[in-house]
Amino acid sequence: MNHRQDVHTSEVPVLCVACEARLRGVCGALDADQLMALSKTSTKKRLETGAELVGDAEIIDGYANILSGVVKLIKGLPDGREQIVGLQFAPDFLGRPFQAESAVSAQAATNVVLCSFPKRTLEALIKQSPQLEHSLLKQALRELDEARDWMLTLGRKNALERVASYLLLIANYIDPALQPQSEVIAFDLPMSRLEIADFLGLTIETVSRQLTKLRVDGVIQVRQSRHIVVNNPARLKTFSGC
Amino acid sequence: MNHRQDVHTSEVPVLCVACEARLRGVCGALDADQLMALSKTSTKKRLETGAELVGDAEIIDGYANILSGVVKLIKGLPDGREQIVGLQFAPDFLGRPFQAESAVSAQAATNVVLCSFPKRTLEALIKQSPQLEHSLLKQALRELDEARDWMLTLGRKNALERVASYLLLIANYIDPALQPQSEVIAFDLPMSRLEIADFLGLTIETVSRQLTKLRVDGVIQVRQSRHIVVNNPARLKTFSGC
DNA sequence: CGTGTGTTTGATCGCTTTCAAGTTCAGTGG
DNA sequence: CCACTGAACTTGAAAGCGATCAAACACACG
Repeated sequence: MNHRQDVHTSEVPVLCVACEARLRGVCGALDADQLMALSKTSTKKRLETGAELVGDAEIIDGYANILSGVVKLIKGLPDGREQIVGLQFAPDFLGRPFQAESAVSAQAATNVVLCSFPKRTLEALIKQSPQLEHSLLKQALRELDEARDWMLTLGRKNALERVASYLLLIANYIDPALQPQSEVIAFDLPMSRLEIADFLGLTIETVSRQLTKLRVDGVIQVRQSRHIVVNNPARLKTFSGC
Repeated sequence: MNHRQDVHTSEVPVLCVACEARLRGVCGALDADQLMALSKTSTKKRLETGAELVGDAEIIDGYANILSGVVKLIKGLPDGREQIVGLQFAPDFLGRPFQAESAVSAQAATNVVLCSFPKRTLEALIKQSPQLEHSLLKQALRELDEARDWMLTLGRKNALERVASYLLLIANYIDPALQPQSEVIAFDLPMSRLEIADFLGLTIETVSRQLTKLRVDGVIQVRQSRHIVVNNPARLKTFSGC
């Protein structure tokens, strides 16, 4: 639809040319002029594993798109117990619009590259582009679906089913086209055992035991603790309870 | 801001005059003309406790606003285990826009009155009213916050803390202005023990035992199993883990 | 080669589930 | 008015699963 190429709209900012968020993320809702306006105030940021993006109850002063890496959203109890309530991957939008402070804290689970921009820039763009708000709504609804899926896992599945569900989730992130009947799939886990435990509502020991159970059963192979080979995705799925 | 009252926009449909959704729900985003268009295709429906609104994986053919009552969103596992993944109250919007089929099933937890309208009517209105989409985004983000709160409860709290959290949630729905340091608050639970268990990821027996514990500790009174008196909201909160 | 962190494995404990009886209560009919 | 009935709820005893505590192991890094 955007075949018209006049002098003002033909240029896509350099930063954006190869950006996934422009194709599949919220920036896809913007035209070249808006993209240019956004890119003027946006900066590329690199974060090391473990870096904190926003603390709980911290003032939100900006938003970002994930260019690469994995970000975890964490909620904690006063006594220190923690639960990961969401995982975000490229090209997800990061932030909580229309709210002064965050209800979660966000941390880099791997090295992460962000395209971040100030709160006011995005909010100005929202006002002039209903398309952008539509994108945000679509992502919010997708995250809501994912959160509810995970509520079922946390509320009703046992430890083995939770770990199997987690492996399927990550396998699916690595290869979104993954079919249940497909071949072997191998990948590196983007999270430590502690992070997996915090995501599954378990302890590290239990996570470890369930992984060895799956390994002994021949469903997966584990190498150097982070590298996983799923021998039989279909069989892993039967372990996941769904 | 809508003080201008010309012939076309001054009339609010009869159905909508006393409707909470017009004030606090998504219909608040519509002007009188749009409200009139929507009300032409909308119908008031009464549902008995237990009635199913949409089944899992069922085609979504309509949306609705809750006028009164409580609706529960349920997810199930193939073997019959169930988890309630959301509770909705008036004047919440009900439905999953931009998706052919529902990922959850919805059931009336109490007697419910709905204002329901066809999918296409809403989708046409969305196209012409960015305000409406903004309302939907705001509700989706609120539901996402609630879902994440509950993930922490399901993943990290013990049985007593879960039951205490549930009572606080309901107390807060009954009296949204409830302060922790406030007086005694009494209410009827809108759900059976089984439904509470399915919401908390517990069994009915465990829910019952924790309620007894809170009663014996003098934090609450229980009458006829559904009627609860919270003697000391602040103390109940200390039991909730937050 | 030692040190430290992350992971695995083992033994025990405790909470929640499971299984099984009671109890309460609303509704029904004698 | 009261006895019967069935559903929802409570209580009890036992079992099981995941947590906790403790130790061994593996691998990266100095």
